[in-house]
This record gives sequence, C-alpha cells and structure tokens, in this order.
Amino acid sequence: MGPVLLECRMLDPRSQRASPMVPAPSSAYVDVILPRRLHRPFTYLIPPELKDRVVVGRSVVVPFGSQDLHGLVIAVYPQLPPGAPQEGLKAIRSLSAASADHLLTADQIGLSQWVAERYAAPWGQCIKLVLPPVGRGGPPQPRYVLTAQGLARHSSVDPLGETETEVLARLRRRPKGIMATTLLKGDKARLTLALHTLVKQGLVGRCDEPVAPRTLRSTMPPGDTSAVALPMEPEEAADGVEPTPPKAMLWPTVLEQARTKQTLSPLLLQGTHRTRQWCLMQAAQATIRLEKQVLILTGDVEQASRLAGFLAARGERPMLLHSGLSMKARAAVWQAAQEGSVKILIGTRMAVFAPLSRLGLVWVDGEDDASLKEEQVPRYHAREVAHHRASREGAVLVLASNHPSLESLSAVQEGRLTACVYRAPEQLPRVNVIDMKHSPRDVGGGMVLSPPLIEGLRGALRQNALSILYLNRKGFASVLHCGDCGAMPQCDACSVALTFFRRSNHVRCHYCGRTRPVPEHCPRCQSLKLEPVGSGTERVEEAVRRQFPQARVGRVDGETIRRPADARALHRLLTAGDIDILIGTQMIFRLGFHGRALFVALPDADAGLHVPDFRSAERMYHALLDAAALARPAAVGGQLLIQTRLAEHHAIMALASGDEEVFVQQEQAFRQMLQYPPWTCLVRLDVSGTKEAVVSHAAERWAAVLRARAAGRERTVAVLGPSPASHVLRRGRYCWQILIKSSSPEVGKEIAMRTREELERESRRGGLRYDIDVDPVSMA
DNA sequence: AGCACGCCGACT
DNA sequence: GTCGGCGTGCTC
Repeated sequence: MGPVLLECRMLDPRSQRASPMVPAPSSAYVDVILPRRLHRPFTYLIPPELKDRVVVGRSVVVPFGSQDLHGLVIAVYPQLPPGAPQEGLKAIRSLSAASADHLLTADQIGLSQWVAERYAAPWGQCIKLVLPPVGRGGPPQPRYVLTAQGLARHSSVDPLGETETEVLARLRRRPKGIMATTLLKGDKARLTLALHTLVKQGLVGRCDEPVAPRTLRSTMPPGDTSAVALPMEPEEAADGVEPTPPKAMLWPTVLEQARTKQTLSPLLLQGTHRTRQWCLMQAAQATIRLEKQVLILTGDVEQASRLAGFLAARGERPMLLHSGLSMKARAAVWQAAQEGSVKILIGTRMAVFAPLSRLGLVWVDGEDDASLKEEQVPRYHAREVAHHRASREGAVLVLASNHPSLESLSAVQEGRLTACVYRAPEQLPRVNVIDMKHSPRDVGGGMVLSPPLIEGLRGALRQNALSILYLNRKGFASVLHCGDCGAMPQCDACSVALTFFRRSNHVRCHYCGRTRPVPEHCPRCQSLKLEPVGSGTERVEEAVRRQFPQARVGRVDGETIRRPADARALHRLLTAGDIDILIGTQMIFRLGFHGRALFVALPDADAGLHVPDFRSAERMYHALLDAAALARPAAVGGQLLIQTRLAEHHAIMALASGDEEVFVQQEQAFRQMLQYPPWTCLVRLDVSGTKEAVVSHAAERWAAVLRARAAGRERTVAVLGPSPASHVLRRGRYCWQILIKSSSPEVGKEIAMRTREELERESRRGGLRYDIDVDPVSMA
C-alpha cells in the first residue's frame, strides 16, 4: 500500500492531507482523468472484484453521464477524498482492454500534468499525448452490434421504418458490429435517429471495447524496415561537401562535460546541416555506448527521414515516429520504445512524449522551427517539453540549428544555455544585395528581374549548373507597402505591419486592435504609392521562361508537391541534373538539396516582412540564411543574390556582412523596446464562435474583465486588443484575439485561466469558445 | 467535450 | 397540435 499512497501524494493536489502513517485498510476510491475538456478529475468507487488490479496509471472504463468512457487512474485512496461528492459515486466498470497489459508510468502521468499546467490545457486532453497512439482521435471507436433480441427478429413485428430495417440488415451481416462512423456515413441525421429508436427497442447495443485487443508483438518486430527510414537520397555529391569546421573537434569533449554535469546548462549547437549531422552522430553513438536511448526531434517529416537515413547509412537502426505513419506503425514504434528495444527514435513534435525509459540524449534539430509548436489544444512547444523531460530524466539536451531562435540566443547570454558555435564562414556563398528601391516594377506590381539577377542565371546556365529562385512569400494577410521604397505602414505602438481592409478602407493593428484610416502617403518617403502587397511573385516563373525559353525550369510549392512521391521525383530530376532553374517557396528546403546550386536568388526578399507578426524580421533572417545554405560555398563560385527595397534592414545587413551580431543585437534591442519575447511573455487568447457579433462582444468582455483584473499591476501585465484574428473565418468560425504581455509566463497564464473560467460560466451562446495559447508562435 | 433536458418557430 | 432547432447545465 505504501507505494500507492506515495504516488497519490505526488500526483494529486487534493490528497495533500493524506497521511502515509495511517495504515490503509484497503483502497476503495480512485480519481480518474477523462478525455474531455474538463479541468478536474472525477472520483469513483473500486468494485470488489477489481480491488487489487486498479492502480495509479491504469486505464479504466467508467460510467460518465449517459455514456461509458475510458479514463486514467491518477490517484488511489483508502477513504473518500475531500472535494468529492459524499454520495452518488459510481463504480469503475472495468479495466480498459486496450491497456490491460501495461500501465502509464508516474513519469508519463507527471509529464502530461506538466503540459496541462504549463499550457493551460485540460489535463484530460494532455493524457492523450502520453498514451499509446492507438486510440487517438477519440475513444476506441464505439461500435454498434445486434443484441440477441435484434438477432432473433426476422420479420418486423412492430412496423419499423425503412431506415431502421436497412440498418438492422447491415448489422445482421456484420456479427462483430459496425463502427459508429462507418454506420453513420451518408445521411447522418436520419441514420442517427433510426439507430436511436433501435437502441431504445433493445434491438441494437453499443459496444466500446475494441474488436481485436491490440497484440502487435509478432507482426512487427522492432527494427522492422517499414518503420525505419530508408536513405532516400544518395550521400551529397562531392561538389557540395563542406569541411567540418575545426572548432567542432571540441564537440566530443563538450558532450562528455554535459553528460557528467560539468556543464550545468543544456547545449545550443550552431552550425550547418552537415556539421550538425556530424555532431549528432558523435552524440548518438556516445549515448548508445552508455546503454542509453536517443530522442531526436525535428520540425518536419522530411528532416526526420533525412536524419534517419543518415544514421541508418552509418549502421544505426533508428526508428521514426511522425504523423505520416499509419496508426498501426505508430503503435508498433511506441511499443518498441516501451520495451526498450529502440536505441534511436526520430520524430516530429509528437515523439517528445514517446515512452523511452533510459533517455540519455534529447536532440532538437532546427530548434527555431515554428512547427515544433502544436497549434491544436494542448498547445505545447516540443522544444520546451524536451527541455523539461531531459532535465527530469537526467538526459543531455542539445538544441541545434543553423540559425537559433532569439529566445535561445538570449538564453545563452543569460547562462541558461551553453553555446557551441561551429560555423565556418568559408561555407557561405558570395552575397550580393541589389537595392531595388528605384527600379521599376512589372505590370502586376511584382519585383522585376534585375540585370544582375538575369546575369547570374545566364552564368549558371552557361556552366550547366543549377540555379534556384526562392520566393519568400508567406503571409496571406493583406498588408500595405510603398511602391517606391518598400516601407510598410506599421502600428506605432506594436511595430507590426498594419492589416489593410479594402471594403471599409482602413488599416488595423491586429495586436492591439487600433484602427486608422488608410494613410495617404508612405511614412518613410512620403510617396503616394501605397498599395497592397500583390501576388506579383507568381509572375517570376513566367518572366524567367520568357527570358530563358531554352532552360529547363522546375517549380516547387504546395501545388506542385502534393505527396512525398512528388518530392522524390523532383529530387531525382535534380540529382540527374535535368533541371536548370528551380523556382519555389519554403518547400525547396524540404528537398534536402543543400549546398548544390551555383546561383541562388531571392527576387523579392522583403515579402517575408509583410506579415503582421513581431517575429517577421527573425523569420526573414532565417530564410535568408536558409537560402544561402542552398548555394555552394563562395570558393567554388556559389553566389546568393538578394533583391530588396529594404537594403538597410538589419536582417539583410547582417547577411551581407556575414556578421550575425548585427542582426541579433538590433533585433534584441527592438524586442526589448517594444516589450516582446524573449523580454516578456505573451499569452494569446482566442475567442471563436459562429456569430460574429456574439464573438466580438465576448472578446470585448473578456478584455474588459482582464483589464479590471490587471489594474494596478501595469508594470507586470498589459492587455492588448481585442482584434479580429483575420477577416476570413476559420472553419466557419469567427475568431477574435486578445494578447496579454506579462513579466512571467505564470502571471499571464494565471490571469487568463481565472478570467476564462468566469467567462465560460457567463456565456456560451453562439457556440462560443475561449482558448488560451501560452507563448504563441504564430500570430496569424 | 458530449449529452440531455428545456424552451420557442414552421410543418403534417 | 408536434418536430426539432439550439441554449444551458452537468457529468463522480
């Protein structure tokens, strides 16, 4: 009984007064977390027949309202816990079949609880993160089966409706039942109704247990190739090889110091793709030698596969875990992790919750990648969860990137991270900035191809070498900019691009919500040519084709690359040298074709700044560095050309001078001045619903309640907004947002949670929902 | 979240 | 007159 009591003291806030000295006669009550949007556990009785089998971490089936749900036991008590209702308690129905053979560990439960608290998410939703990926996306599919009565009934005694008869016939053909989703496909309303009457008549029953209890042992041995990445690309051609920077030779020593805790903080590794791969290899092998496990996180599936291929080519047996895998494959990997047969696990953000019990190394590759942040409700950031796990489980944490986030760079300055900069300037191409301020524009308002750009393409063509044109367009928000100098009207208070509303002819800051009439002239050059940023970039391909009709032009973007197979096909073309000029968006980086192009150009480098987000400059700087990484080193003729109207922007200056500090210092000063992260913490509140007026009203109300609550604490909390998140509704819902700036994440989060409770109690009409996003990473 | 119960408009 | 829409409250 001791361990049970100990665990419930650790896990449940309500049990603090439980004394471990009192000998527990027998455990009779449990607290259960349910997979619903509920913030607290529910108490149940343990039926005598399950007395010894219900322990902390066990998944159980419990009655909840009118239905049965799978829930997780988080505490066991000998007596009625305080706060639970005195009477009317129901008993646990049964153990969950799906999890009959394993328990969640205290670590896993603790991790889910930490996520719930850190990101202000209901614990029930966070439990799903640490559960095996079988039942994700809802409880084990409920199925409908014919009851004995229904089976016996051949012809209708009572007249049954047409639909009812039809449903009965379908069920008769399927003795094991039909999943609710399958059964209800088609005319859902009518079928639901028919089903309802059949259930009421006792002809059909509902069953929540899975058909076949998952036993995936024999079918999928760990290390099965279907779960392992195959090296998709041959090793980089010789012309793309960069030397490993000499400084990186210190890496093994640094690692060893980190492992033995001589270095007290986690590591921030800065270097190119290739350098990071080398360092990762060292770190992974060292970890495996110590019989520990390696967890590698990436921002996207392609990078995960690429790293897996790289490690596999060197004799390791990495396993992959990401959303591209089938549920079955994911479950197999999860189980292999649990059994301890996995030495290296590589995956996207979800993998950070994998049940690795001997974690020795957590490696976050591309730590600045925004995709590490989950945009759905447990809105966790995998980098942060990784940090938490590593420190709790005594693993070495390495954050790696070619261009670390400003958050991490600031953490280095504060001593919370130890920087390892393994950069070699000779890896970079020659950079050429073309100031387009006074160049004419094409008819569509887009950037024109400047003579140096055309010359660069021509030169590469002559040498039969690859050129890449990178279209750094990201934002979809309508933003104004000056047709002459490229400057954007910004919010005076928030310094983000103002969003333009054509209909009402006004501009609005979507951080603080302030509205103004459209400015008449450019704030910088007084030109009258303020216009919405166009889609002129689409013209680039056309212009290139017109200029070089004989060139073989390839395109990469969301439309041309739909499936992984498309990417592979294009990769083959590139490898074979069948493409002269490649034009594309961010997608280009997913091809993993780094250091290969002779000539790389950004026809409209400023496009990335036209996003109303305080991180837009940082994103642009990263995009520039990424573009540079596509090109060969200067020594072998690599060239990067940037067309810009903002040649004196610190991101461009930093790239042109090759001095990162130019960017970092100015950006930090900017963030500090305007009180943005990493100097403050942001919490974004989302109000959404189906009726616009109701949503905006609720948002106003929430902001007012927040301001009242923050009164007198102006130095630590500021409330901005509300403002419409975007004029296009998201999934048929209107969204408004509020921003809270606070001196610590706790302050902002606390005030948000308190007031949300209040608002939720107050009004739910119009399908209103109140969401909290702690440390939002995208503000669109 | 889901579900049931309850109160108001357009249909046989 | 009912059917069925959604708003509201509750779930151990």
